[in-house]
Amino acid sequence: MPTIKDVARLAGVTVTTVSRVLNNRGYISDATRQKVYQAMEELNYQPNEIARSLHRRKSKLIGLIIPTVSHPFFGELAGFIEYYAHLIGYKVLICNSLLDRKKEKEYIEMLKSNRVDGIIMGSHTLEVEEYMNLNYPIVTFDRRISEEIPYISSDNYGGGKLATHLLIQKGCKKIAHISGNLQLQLLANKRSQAFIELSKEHGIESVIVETELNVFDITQYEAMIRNLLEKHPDIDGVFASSDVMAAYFIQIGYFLNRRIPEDIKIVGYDDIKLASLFVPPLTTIRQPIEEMAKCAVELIVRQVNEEPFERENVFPVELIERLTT
Amino acid sequence: MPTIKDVARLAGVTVTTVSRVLNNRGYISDATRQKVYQAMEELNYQPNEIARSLHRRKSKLIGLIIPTVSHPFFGELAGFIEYYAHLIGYKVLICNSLLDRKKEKEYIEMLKSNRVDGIIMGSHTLEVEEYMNLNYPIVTFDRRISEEIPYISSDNYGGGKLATHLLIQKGCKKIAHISGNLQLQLLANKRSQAFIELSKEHGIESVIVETELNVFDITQYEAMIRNLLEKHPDIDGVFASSDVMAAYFIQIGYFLNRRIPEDIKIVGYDDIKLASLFVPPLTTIRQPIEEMAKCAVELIVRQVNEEPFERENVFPVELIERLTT
DNA sequence: TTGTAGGCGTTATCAC
DNA sequence: GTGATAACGCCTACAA
Repeated sequence: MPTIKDVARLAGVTVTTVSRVLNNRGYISDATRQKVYQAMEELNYQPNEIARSLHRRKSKLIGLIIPTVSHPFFGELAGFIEYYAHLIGYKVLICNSLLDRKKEKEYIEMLKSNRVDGIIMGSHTLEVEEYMNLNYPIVTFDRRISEEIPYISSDNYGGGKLATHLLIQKGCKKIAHISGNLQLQLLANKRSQAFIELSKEHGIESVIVETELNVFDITQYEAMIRNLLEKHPDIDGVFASSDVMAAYFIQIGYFLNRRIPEDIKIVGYDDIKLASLFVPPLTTIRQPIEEMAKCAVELIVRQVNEEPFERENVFPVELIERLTT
Repeated sequence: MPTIKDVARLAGVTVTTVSRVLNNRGYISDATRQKVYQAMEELNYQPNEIARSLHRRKSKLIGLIIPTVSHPFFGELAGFIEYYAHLIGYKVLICNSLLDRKKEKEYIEMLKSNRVDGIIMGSHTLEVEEYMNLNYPIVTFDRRISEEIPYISSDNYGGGKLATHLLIQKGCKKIAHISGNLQLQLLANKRSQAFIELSKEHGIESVIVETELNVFDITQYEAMIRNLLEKHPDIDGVFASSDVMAAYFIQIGYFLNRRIPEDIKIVGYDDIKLASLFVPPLTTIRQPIEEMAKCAVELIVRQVNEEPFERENVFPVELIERLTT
């Protein structure tokens, strides 16, 4: 690959001059500018961003740590994050932690070594303290780490309320909530909290099941749900804390000959693109994924540029009523 | 951030020595080694990978260009690619072209400027020639560019045959194929080719519809399918060239009160994770996504290391018969 | 066993 | 207007 020196030599000038035309800085005669352009053209020169990054101590790189891009919700989130990052000249390094503590740590180290300008954390397997002294531009999804670190979340409590309320209003007598693991202090837990409070308030029987800790194996969903239906065959309403979980539920219901929504009503969370394609189309709580992604990128950039930013970024959710309720 | 100099100063040695213990090269007394380690610890030193990349002229970065990670198939592919890349110390830069020619070009330039070690191309909006003189370690999904560039694909023709054959064997009298755009010379077109040949061979009435060129807007799927069913209400079998398309079909069938599989049988392609969760669970042609991803990473690494590699990497497919046929 | 010096490709600060 | 030169942080001959 040709370097700036090659261009300089070919154009009969020094690297300084080439650099100048490259960055449009200072005065340059049209003549030399043309010569330089020509040389660049001829050599098919492309400035080495690595060298640039080293010099300016900015990589224009954002690290994104999530459980996995292959999960529809995170895939969509990652898609939008990359989209908005690209708009302002940032690149995205993806890291799939698979909810493995060791990998998550490794990735954080790796991203820092690579001097990314900021890290967007959508995976949280570590304890809060471990993130605290990260000392890096960072933004968090669904987790409050400290007073300084900004976070993004949907209105989890509100979403939980909307979902639970809908089930109750539709006449469910015994409702269940299926959720990811609740031990980690994630803001998503507020969905469960709302579920509990509301069912108690209305005097409705309720049950909660959760996945194991730090395991990203969606196959366990099936066992969990079958188990639930076996122990509580009289459940007639379910609030799943993700659309993927809801999909599992719908399917198991299909095999168990439970009609949806006649026998069991179900509402999901996220509103991934495929949710509207489920059969029957899924009633769910919509998170504004695109806006949240955009916000994440902005929060990183603001920190990089040392501009002021909001610490709490809670986005409104919306009940999308389709045919599973 | 502390640099190697800070470490050297604190440890009372020179940067050379620090670099040596860092890279385990040459002889070093245990005493100094310990001092250095201590200093690194104390400063929380992390070597600057940007500087390293600049020096060794290898970035350990792989660029991945796909239509979008938010599409389940590409999300899964990206997940596996990152997984295997990570295993051998490579990082992945994602680029969502959205099947936009301009973006795709931009991304290629960007990746070259960032001196990624190789590019995995899963998006193809440009003409073959434009990729030819890329002069870069590259591997392609589902497209044959030139004699030198390795490509990966599933056995598209075989898959098309399996799918079509199943429909015929199940007694379908008029079958349809819905597909992405067929103008680009993608290997995936062989699915259609097999569909055409087989239906002709068996004397079965058939029709093909495709999406528009260079548009990544899955909302057009719906119009396309509705249109198809309006024009050809007597269709009783469908081969969709992706599971997502199949999902659209299933849903539209649901709304139109066409029973699946009784009235219309449908088979998809890819076997994304959610395919088994559709209602009814989708019969589909499974691509070995994980193996293909692994292969892509290997092909890049082999090129980087100037090791020999296969140019043609066609993976076998498998018919996964579930309940839509 | 450890240190000195030059280079990786750019940009920024001075000069001229 | 243009050119030396010294960084950026790291690695590696070559010396010592």
